[in-house]
Amino acid sequence: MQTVSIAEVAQRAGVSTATVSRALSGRGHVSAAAKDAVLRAAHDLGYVVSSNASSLASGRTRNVGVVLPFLDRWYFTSVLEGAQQALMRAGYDVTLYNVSGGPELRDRVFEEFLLRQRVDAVIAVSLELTPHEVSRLLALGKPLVGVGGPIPDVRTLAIDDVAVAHLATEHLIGLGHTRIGHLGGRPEFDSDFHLPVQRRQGYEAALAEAGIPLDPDLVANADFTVQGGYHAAKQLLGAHPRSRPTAIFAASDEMGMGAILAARDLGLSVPHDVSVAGIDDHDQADFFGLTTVAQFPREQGARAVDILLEQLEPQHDHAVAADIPLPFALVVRSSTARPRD
Amino acid sequence: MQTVSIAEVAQRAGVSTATVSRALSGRGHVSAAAKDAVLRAAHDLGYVVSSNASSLASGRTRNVGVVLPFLDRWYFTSVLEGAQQALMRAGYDVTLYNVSGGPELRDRVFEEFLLRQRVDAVIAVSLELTPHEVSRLLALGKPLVGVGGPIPDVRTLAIDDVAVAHLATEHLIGLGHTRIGHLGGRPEFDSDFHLPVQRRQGYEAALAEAGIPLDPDLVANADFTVQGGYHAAKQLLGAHPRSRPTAIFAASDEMGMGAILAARDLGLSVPHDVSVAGIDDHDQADFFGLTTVAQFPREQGARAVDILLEQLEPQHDHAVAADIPLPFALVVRSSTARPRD
DNA sequence: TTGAAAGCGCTAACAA
DNA sequence: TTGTTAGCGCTTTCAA
Repeated sequence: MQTVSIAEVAQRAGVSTATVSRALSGRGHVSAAAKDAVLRAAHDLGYVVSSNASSLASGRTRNVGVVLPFLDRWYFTSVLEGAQQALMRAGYDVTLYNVSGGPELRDRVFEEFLLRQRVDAVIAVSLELTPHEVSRLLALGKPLVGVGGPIPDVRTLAIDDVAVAHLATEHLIGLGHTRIGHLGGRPEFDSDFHLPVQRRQGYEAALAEAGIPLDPDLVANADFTVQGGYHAAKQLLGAHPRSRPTAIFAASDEMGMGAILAARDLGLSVPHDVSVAGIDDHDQADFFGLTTVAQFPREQGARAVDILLEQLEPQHDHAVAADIPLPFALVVRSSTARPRD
Repeated sequence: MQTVSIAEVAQRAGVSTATVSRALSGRGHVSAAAKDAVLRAAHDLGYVVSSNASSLASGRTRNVGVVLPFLDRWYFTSVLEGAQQALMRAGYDVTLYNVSGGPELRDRVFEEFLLRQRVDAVIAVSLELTPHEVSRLLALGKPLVGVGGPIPDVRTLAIDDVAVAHLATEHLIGLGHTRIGHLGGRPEFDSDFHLPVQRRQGYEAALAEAGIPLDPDLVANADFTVQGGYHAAKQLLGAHPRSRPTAIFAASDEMGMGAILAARDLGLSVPHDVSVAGIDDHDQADFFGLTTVAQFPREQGARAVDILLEQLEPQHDHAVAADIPLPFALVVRSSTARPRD
């Protein structure tokens, strides 16, 4: 296929290449007539700018890198999808750096791929980064925003995990539960990634406020998956009927779904014998009737893009309500109810 | 951050920029000594090639576009992950074009984004393309390979869906089942996308070979999701105990999981009262004990990359067993057993 | 095996 | 508002 160059457009429109560039990019002043002629010529010829030539000359790539640790979990792909759509709408491509392919590939992302001048900015999703990786990222000298995970020295978008967990637990307390179990994240998860700890703190705080003593036997840890939640919940629910929890607060919907399945397999009815609440509002939460605190990962991705675009294209003033805290909302479904007694 | 240019490397290594370029890219002959000096200098300086300058000069971008219709389904993200890792290993970036953001964004992918000279090749995953879109893709004049869906005039990697369905059904027949239900794809799914039809054909062929008459009442259609499979399976399993199927072959694991959940909710035991088999070997299939025919989407993605690299870098002869049919394998778990009688 | 030099296609001063 | 022109940083002839 032959590629149409800017010179051909210029010739057909009867103007210089500079005017074509200006008309097409919107930077600099162009008369209405010239702009019209250029747009028509470009359209007729099927001209599309060469991103490489443009990037090389301008230093702008119109491409954003998204770095993330998994591609097979709902939260991550949802953030990615939200970011991708927002970027596309703004005319940006997104280059994907999935960092799960082992240490050598991970290193190359930070030492090579991100340095090739291919991106204008980077979005890092729930990444547990080493200090060295953070410094590499910062050394890029490009706008950088984190989503979901706390990255030292990097602006990060994340819900208030303590408040979210507090809200879910409060809901269960409000229904009259006093023996409330918790499915949390495993300790090894906590090191860089404070989410499990914070969600547990919210849980504990809500109990404390209600004057309910914390019972360590009612807490089990898993890995945020359905399967992990299933097995951990079986531990909690397998106890004496008198001592087992009447409600479970899971730190993720996937674990919550696992808890619902575990309850069924133990012959317990949800919500009659045990209520279950989660966090996320996962795609399948509705199907499971799972009460949850929704966070909105697609919006989080889009919000991250807003913040970046604000820095990349200050003139467009993208009315970013950047520092409004991220929203979350209790969604009550059929998995929670008053305790039986 | 200051960017190190090829000229600085050349100077430090005491050679010309041309030699640096040759030494680093591996094209053209360079003496061992020169190569050594260049590598050392590049390393010391932390030099990373500017992909834009390189692309502009050479016409190669070292970037592949992956176009896909969903980001929230296991199959697609698995293919993406497999492709991404293989590409990274070869030093390629991947730019993501998710085509689910509505018609305007979809159009822009084909009319603008893909034409910006940013990619060397394109992988299209299970895309139902209009003839016009196909022609746009072909007009790129770049290597192009489809995965999972049949694209007219485009080389496509896909398992033999008829054979896969045949295998799963045969497994159920071999266990002694004769009343075998099928959860298939809805007709509207079929128009461009022959997968549901082919899987149904495999099912019907296996029945026919075994001399089992086809019973239309045992076939229900859904949308390939857990929820859809759940509802469709309830229809099948809600029938008179005498007339309900003793086994269900679902055209996807997600529908198979839905069927397992539906059976439980109806008080039926799996596999005692009803066996369930699926297709995919979804991440959660093991957790559900779901017997399935595995396809290997990560490998499919990697295989697509092999084919592309073979075209992009013929010299590297990537020993691609390109035309070996894609593998699949029956994985027997606890959801299938002999019928009760 | 090496270096000089001419682009790759576009953008952004600068001058008009 | 427009055109001229000098690069952007690299690759790749071509000649040595």
